[in-house]
Amino acid sequence: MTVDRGIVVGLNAVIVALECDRPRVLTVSVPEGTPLEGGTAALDRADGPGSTALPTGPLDPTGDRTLELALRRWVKAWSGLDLGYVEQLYTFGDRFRDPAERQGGPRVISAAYIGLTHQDEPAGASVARWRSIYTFLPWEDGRRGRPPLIDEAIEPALARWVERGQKDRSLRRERASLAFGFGESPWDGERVLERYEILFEMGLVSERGRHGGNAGEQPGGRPPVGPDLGLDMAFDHRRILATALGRIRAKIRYRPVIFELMPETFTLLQLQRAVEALAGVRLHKQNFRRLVDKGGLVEGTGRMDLKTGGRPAELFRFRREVLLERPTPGVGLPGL
Amino acid sequence: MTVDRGIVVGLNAVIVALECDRPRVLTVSVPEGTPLEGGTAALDRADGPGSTALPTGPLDPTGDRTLELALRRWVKAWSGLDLGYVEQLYTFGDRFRDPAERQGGPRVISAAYIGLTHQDEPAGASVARWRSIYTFLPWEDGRRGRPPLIDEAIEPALARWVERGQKDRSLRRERASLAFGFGESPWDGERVLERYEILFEMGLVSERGRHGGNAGEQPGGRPPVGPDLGLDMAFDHRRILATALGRIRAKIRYRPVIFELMPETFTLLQLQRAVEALAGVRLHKQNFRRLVDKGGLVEGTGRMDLKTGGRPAELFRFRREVLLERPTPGVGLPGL
DNA sequence: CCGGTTATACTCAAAACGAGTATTATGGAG
DNA sequence: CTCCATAATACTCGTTTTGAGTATAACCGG
Repeated sequence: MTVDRGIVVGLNAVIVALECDRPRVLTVSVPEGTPLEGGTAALDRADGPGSTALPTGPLDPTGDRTLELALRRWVKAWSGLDLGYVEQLYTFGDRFRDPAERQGGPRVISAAYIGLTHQDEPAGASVARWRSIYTFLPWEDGRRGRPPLIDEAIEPALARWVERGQKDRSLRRERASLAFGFGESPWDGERVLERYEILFEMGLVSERGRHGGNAGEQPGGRPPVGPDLGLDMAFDHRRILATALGRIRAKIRYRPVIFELMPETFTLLQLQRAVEALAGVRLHKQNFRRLVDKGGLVEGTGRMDLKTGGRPAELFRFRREVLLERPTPGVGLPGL
Repeated sequence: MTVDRGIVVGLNAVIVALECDRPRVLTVSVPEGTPLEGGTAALDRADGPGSTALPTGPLDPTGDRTLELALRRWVKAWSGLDLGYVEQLYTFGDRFRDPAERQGGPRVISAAYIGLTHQDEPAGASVARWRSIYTFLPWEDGRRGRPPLIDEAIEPALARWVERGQKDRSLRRERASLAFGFGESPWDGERVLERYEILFEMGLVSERGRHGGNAGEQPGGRPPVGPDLGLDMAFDHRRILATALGRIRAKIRYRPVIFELMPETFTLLQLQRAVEALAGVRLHKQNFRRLVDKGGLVEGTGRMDLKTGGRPAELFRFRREVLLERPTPGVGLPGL
């Protein structure tokens, strides 16, 4: 038991890409017992049974001019990936997010960033792997209708969780309706974090070394019992991923970030599938087309894609000028 | 010259309140030479000539369960203010944001938070003071039309700045149009940070110990010469304030945060003035009323306010239920 | 040349929005 | 007591935007 009770700062990257209509996130394997602040560079030797984590790297306090540049630097050095669009996501600093803190380890503060790329090359380092985002958050993929998981597995557990809340039953009921779209409340794709947090409080998803629920509701540290709610991640990285997905879903509606994930030219259906992949819902095809076209977000190239399986589709490209014309050029989600 | 080249973590608070139609931010006076990481608690003795700063406090790595609770704790302890709504804003970690770093001081990372309150009580500590947000960002207040400052003072300087850009003139021109709404581009109230950053690069606003512009364009560390662009703040706190204002302007459009700043009941004109104060633009009265009323954001109380100066106005209150009904219940800005 | 598949064009009613005019209720000045 | 400045509130109206379609076109494999 060390007595270094200082504060340590790390950087986390949620690197997102699309492979056709599959939204991917770059993950690494970490061996059992890796401390949270250990940079990814130290993970190259990892191969044994461990868990999945987000890439993590250090800040060089005298070398890195900004946090973002530090992130770009070690992502590039470690995976060869040149990130295009990068934005700060959130800074995570809860106590015990690194379980080693319980044994006297330092408080670990992680500034997490989102990076979007369309280079889907497998990263050089062997520990890196692209995985579907919905591997970790399966209830978020509503492209084939409301996931049965919600009404079959989550809803009954939610009902019990609401009952367990002594004084704040109505508060819990309200939170649950709002987050999962029960009753009057509509489903809001952007409330990813709210859903995750409720599942965490219910004990249906766990974070390494911590446990959800009120004290006593669920013994800490053990894997959750109950329905299959996707793959776990090390530390609070699944929470970070949930935060990132919520942010991305919100952002595609008012900034043209979706094009960071697209190739130079694309058909309108490819673009629609990309938006759907991240938003987690199906969209109305004709109205989607109208929105991006009349909204000035894309322009035709005259060239055609002949491999559509049906009538050839025109290839479009992103119209950069739209940034100068409209205040909030997002893609809009014409629901189905 | 010390050799402690570690990393230090601090917390910053942008605490916003409204006094009628004046948007205020809580500031403290710091004496010359205060290090960035020194918590506000240490500032009680400040009274000499110094500069204005945002409240800053420490994270107790073994005592504070979360960053947000740490912030609430020291804001309460130091100013007596009980913050209602709090959200994380951004984490600032650029090198040399604390000038002491040049003399071997540690790299200072600050997690900044926004706090909204309607308690406009003067804070207990004598160093605290409410100041108008537009004292620091005067070009952001467009309530009486486009600020003359922009076309009279900023635009000519921008033109020179664009010319100075050797290779990236068109890039600079584009950034300037986009940020300040020249030519085809509309004014976008939310681009507060983009405007600030251009002014910083131009050398029209400065940050203690740093200088804007490309190397050689402007000697570092000196106060900027040129038109009056508002009051400076210590460190990069004016940048933090700009970030906060941009975030708030964006947020009022899709979350009902404006009500965090309002009293329990209010007239629709008071609500409109509050939104205008933060958004920095005048709104169309009848359409604003239609939006908040038909949007289900408010409900009448039956009681009247007789001190309007004209016909008495009904007092309204926030309809909390709207959160359950609509996905993004913001106020909307029916421009004038 | 037929049916499956996808692209693209076009329609139509409902809702939302921008920009007003009209009317009502106060308090204060003359 | 009337007039008027000041607001509040009600209502209108043409334009866009949106939701939800139908209709038609072009390719492929058999």
